[in-house]
Amino acid sequence: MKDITSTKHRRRRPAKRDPEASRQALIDATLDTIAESGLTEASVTNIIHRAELSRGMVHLHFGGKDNLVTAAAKQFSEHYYSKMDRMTDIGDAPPAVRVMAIVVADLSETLLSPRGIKIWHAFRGAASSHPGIAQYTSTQDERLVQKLRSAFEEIAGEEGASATLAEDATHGTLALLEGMWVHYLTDMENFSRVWAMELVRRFLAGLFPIHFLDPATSAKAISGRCQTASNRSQLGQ
Amino acid sequence: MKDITSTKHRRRRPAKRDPEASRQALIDATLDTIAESGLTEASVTNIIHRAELSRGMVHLHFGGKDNLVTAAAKQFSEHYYSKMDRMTDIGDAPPAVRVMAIVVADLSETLLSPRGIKIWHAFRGAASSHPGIAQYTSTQDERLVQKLRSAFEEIAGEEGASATLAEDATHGTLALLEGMWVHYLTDMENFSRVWAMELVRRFLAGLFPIHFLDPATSAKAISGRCQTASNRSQLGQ
DNA sequence: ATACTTAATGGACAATCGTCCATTAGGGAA
DNA sequence: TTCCCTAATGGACGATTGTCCATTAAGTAT
Repeated sequence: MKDITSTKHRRRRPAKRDPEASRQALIDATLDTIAESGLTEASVTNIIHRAELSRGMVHLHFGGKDNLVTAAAKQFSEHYYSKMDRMTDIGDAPPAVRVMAIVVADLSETLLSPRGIKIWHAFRGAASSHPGIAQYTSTQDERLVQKLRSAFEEIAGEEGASATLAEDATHGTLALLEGMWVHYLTDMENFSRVWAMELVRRFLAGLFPIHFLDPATSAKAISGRCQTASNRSQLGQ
Repeated sequence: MKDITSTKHRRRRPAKRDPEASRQALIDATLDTIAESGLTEASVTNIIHRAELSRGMVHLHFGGKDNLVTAAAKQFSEHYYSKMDRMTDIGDAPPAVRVMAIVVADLSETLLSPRGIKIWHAFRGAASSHPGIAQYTSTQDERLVQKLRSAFEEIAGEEGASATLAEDATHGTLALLEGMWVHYLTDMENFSRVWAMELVRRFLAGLFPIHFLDPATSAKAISGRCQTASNRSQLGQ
């Protein structure tokens, strides 16, 4: 902050004119500010200071602060579901492993981080009165729900349980994970990902003993994820 | 808003000088504003307009806006736990009924309302970067956790289950309820309290079949609450 | 009545908010 | 080079923020 005058002729970024990079820098700065100081502190002044850009950029690229915040929420949401998709893309695995892969992914360092949880809850807290943000704070992402539902329907069929139970298991799992996120937010240092994962598995074992009673199910989900990750890294990206 | 000028000589409140009433009016106006328009819109101007009080009152009674918001969070939190206590004060009931009483109370119209859920999430969203608010957004209220824990320990003992399971059931139940609250926030019109309650019971039945398998357990918890409520009304207050 | 205490008022104030625009300057095309 | 388009700048602007205080007025004691 205090060395701005002394560095006024320093080159800020390699490419001098890069609208897409500037746009992205503004979104990143917005999310960083929210994570660090909350939505209230995410003023235009604070954001452009962090992005090392000038005042007019917000209006130029987004037409206003509101649209910038909405764009940040959109990107954050898309980032979550994109990562979640990659970590749970194991279509041929047994249904219980697929379920646990979602649980493991949701509780992983990638998706459940100090930065992420603060941003997520800041957005959700503002969603009720901010339509732009509200679009992207729903956990009702249909693809994820459907992925969970089809797995549980398969499980319910094999265990001779009703379809209603599969539906309950779907929403119950999502609710449990939501609760774990809140637990993480309010008591970060005492939170254990393994404990949370095992807790969810135990609850699911109560509903479907045959599929979830074995603690190894969790391990399979984790190794499945790692294997997928290594496959993916061989393919580049 | 537009009729303020036309009612400027109307008596605002019966007692003209009532510091405690003014203090309370400011807190109520703060919570109402947050519920209606979010924390961002909870400015001093908006709050004192709603409370029909003058600008200086915030500084006079709270020393600043920050303390007012913190006081509002404190009162909101205390209101929740106070109501929860009254609705679950059935010490002699069987443990499963006591657990379901907490579940039923948490999902009741009294504690889970459109107004309440918006305020709750607004506060939680700001808690990470607002120490004053953070004090009162924890679900870790020890009395409630302890109430749940002792009931589950009793249940676990009777079913021959481990103490670890009782601990998991305690935190799992709280997590499920947290998830249900989020579900209510994001999809209020499609949310069913009965469905949510039955879902929690089903999950608990998976852990402790003997105590929670019978759907009547929920009904007992509800009637227990009503009976307690009617007893209470006979005693006044 | 008079004096005293204090709840309550409402405007002054500097600081900050988000928006906007005249201007500068970078990067190709001519 | 010269020209043109536009990314980028940074200050001006009015509106609004929260804080504070001189003043008014209500209620009580003398």
